[in-house]
Amino acid sequence: MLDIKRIRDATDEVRERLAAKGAESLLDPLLELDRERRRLLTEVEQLKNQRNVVSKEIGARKKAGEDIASVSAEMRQLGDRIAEADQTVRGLEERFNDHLLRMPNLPHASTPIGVDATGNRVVRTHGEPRAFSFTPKPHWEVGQRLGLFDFERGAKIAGAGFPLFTGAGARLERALIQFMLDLHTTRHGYREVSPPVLVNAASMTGTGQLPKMKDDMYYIGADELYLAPTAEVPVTNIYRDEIMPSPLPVYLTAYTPCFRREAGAAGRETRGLIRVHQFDKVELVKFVEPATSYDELESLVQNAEAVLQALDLPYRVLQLCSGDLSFAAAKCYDIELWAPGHDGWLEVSSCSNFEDFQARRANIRYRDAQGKTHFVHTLNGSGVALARLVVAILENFQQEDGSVVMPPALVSYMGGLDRLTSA
RNA sequence: GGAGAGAUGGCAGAGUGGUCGAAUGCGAGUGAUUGCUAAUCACUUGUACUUGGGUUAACCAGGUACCGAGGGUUCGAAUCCCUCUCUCUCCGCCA
Repeated sequence: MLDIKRIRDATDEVRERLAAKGAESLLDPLLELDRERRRLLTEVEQLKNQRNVVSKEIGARKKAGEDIASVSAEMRQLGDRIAEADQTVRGLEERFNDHLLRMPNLPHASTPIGVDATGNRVVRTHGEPRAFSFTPKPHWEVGQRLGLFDFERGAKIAGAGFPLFTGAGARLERALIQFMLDLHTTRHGYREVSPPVLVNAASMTGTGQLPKMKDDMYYIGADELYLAPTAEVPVTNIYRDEIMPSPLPVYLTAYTPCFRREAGAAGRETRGLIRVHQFDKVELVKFVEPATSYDELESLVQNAEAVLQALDLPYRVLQLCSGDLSFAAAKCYDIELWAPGHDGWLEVSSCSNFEDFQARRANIRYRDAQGKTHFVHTLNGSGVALARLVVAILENFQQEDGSVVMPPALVSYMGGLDRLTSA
């Protein structure tokens, strides 16, 4: 959430940067609500002040044995007026907060202006797409032939988009999770956590999924819980409503399954593992001091890239343009893997600096050297997302005979298996 | 699921229906002293919102709210009543 004071004081700048995200129409209604809310608030506070002063007098006069009946009656009326005005203020405040919670973060100054993904800028590429002596097959053909997954039975159990991994496919899933967690905890300084994957509404609001993205989440009505779409939600909310223990930064990593309804995406990429309702992901989350957050973003991206480098997969890093930036992000890099069977790039990581946008919503603060509290900056990135990573491995390392060679870094995690065959 | 206990500032922990925004201790900050990897003393130290002054700030003065959340009683509630949530203990069930 944005700082209302900043919106009031630097309205023109805020308007311009909201415009880059196509959200400037939200601004004027919010400011109007803010003015009205403050006007009424001042009125009620004056009434309350009067009540407090007189009540104190009554206490003294009663002690002195004076009759207070007439004043009491007057005060009762004042109390009724206050209750009424309070009601109005509460209504205004509710609407004001709702508007504020629906306002996206402002893009960082380095963000290219654009309306959609076509405006994204390629920052760097790593590795060369492999030259094939045969036509590379899509991952579902490679995997199904090797018995790595069973989409039909997954659909029977839960529905389309809920993959069932089998045999070496299930092992590959587990191996990748283990490999990535090991890398981040031993080489990059992250502390591993294993959080709840069902979260409450306060947590979803804290990271910015609610109220705007309600329809994209699985919701369990009986218990008022949401299935986390990413570990970002439970992990960032670890410190909700807290003053963080010093020193910062704090780096956390977590493996969790992720659940997405993908509402509105019906019919797109329905085949295979590219767009599914449940997938596994290793997530990286950072809590840092504001002055360092953009440096921290760069190292966060590098931590995610290290996974792909270790697996010898060709990838590119994009900086998202203003129009493609997610709701809560100020700056975001996407990492995309080349998938020869799919003949396209696949997003496997999204690394964002949210500045204090999430910290304000979730009320996550730290104490500076002078003991003053400030909002932290939060960052997170996939390190990286499974399913699509599996797609890229199967498609990049497939052989003409239908087998798939394992990247050397993964062999020990696969129990020594260096090649998946249809044995 | 049943029974009981509890929820107060960064932490621990008092609390009388009306100078309680809240004792005390710890922690933290500032200053001083002695000196040596620290100690002692003094003072200070919650947050949010809001009005005015100052102002790309720091800050100053006033007001309101906040003692788990929401409601109620009252001229006045941390303190009394109700509902809810969470935590702990015991019992039951269970991977």
